[in-house]
Amino acid sequence: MEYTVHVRMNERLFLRDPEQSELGRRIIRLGITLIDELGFEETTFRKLADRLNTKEASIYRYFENKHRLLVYLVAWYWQWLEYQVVFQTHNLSNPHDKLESVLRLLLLKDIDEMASDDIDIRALHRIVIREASKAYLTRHVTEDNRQQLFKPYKDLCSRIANLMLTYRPNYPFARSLASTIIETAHYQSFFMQHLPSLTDFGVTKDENQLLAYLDHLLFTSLEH
Amino acid sequence: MEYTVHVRMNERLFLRDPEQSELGRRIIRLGITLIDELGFEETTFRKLADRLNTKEASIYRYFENKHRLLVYLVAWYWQWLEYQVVFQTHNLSNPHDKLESVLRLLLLKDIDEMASDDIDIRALHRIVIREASKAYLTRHVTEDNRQQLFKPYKDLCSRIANLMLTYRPNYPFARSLASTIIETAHYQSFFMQHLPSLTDFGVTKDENQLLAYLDHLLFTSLEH
DNA sequence: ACAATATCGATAGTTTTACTTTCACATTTG
DNA sequence: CAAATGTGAAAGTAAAACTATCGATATTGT
Repeated sequence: MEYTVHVRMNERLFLRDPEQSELGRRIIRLGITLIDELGFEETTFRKLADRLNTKEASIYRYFENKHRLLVYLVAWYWQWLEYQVVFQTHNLSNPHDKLESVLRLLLLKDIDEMASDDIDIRALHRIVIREASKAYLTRHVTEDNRQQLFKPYKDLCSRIANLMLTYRPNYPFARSLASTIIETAHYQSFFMQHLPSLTDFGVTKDENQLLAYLDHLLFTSLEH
Repeated sequence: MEYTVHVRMNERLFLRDPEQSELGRRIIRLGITLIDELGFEETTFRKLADRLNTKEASIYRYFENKHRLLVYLVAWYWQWLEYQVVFQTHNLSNPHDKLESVLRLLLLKDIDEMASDDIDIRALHRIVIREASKAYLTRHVTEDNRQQLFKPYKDLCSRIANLMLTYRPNYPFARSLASTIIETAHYQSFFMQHLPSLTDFGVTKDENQLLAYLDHLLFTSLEH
């Protein structure tokens, strides 16, 4: 018996729900592979259509444009991650351990290769690291936000902030610290791989060093 | 008598040095205005050329493409900021005060409107906040890095890390903390303006609250 | 001095990307 | 079974990204 996390997505993220058709699901799954391989800028609906043995216009039925596809993928990831946070922290009684568990999840430790519905979660994680900020660093961020496109990110952030407040009530910067920890996990990971002199995680590129840093950043802030 | 900071740029950032000609200088100055107004994605060399009363091809003589223009502008900003850091911390004897001064500079406090050579530094700062990460979050980072395009950022980071190590020798994460503080200053600023629920800086959007947060993040990390 | 040469902005392309329109066929629904 | 709807394919248009060439002007070498 297999349980798949059914992630119900905000309807404004797509024109037609990609999970409701075979082509839609292939757009998501091969879209992840292609963006992971080529990067967001080099990815085009034409190239994706070629790989799907279909035409551009078919993809446009599902997503208004390439940017919306990215926003969808990133939103899916945040919803999936929030579910993991809920699941993994459920049996932990100690707030410290819960936060520790969040840090491990942000680095995708202890996660199986396939998340649900054949989504390649490691490829999606790489996309989130390199491309997620492009989802909101735009001039139309206000309009996109009005359409609730970033709600999954805000929800995750809010959940982590609440864990922080359980650990240390009256901490005055819980939401900022939550978004800082999430963002820091990602770009320190990117720097470690591509611009290592911006980090202290030398040639070994050991993710445990990054975890130690996040740990230090988080708990010294919360404890003082 | 007026002194302008002569920023000598890496020659790989351009095809032809924009500071060596009238058109080149106008590309930089009006480019900043246009990217600030339209955002990087909506900016095109055609629109920029129209505003300059010239043609696209003229701009292509100076910059290989739009991305290289962004990398140039961001590199210019980092070089300018590092100079400000050197200048502003020079007369301070206390390492704590020096770091405090760096935080204020990252938020562009106490800075006059025009930096040097009529560069609109506040517009450039807004560009750095919204667009700078697009300069390195690409699939060709490694190649760009080999060409030293990110050296100004690394140099600034390294300088801040050294100030941290003066304040607290043996701190094990100085470079990561330096890049974290720089990045955090920028996207918390962006969140504060556009996605305020990701921060604790409410409706007032008070930059002093952000400064207090950065202060807390930096000094609790360094002191424990 | 003045011909050779280099540099400049302007003109006019080509190719690629982003997006739209139309259509034929299949499936569902009343 | 006929109308309505959903589907992918074909073939467009418009704009963006980039290139090749050219004539005018400025600079340089002898």
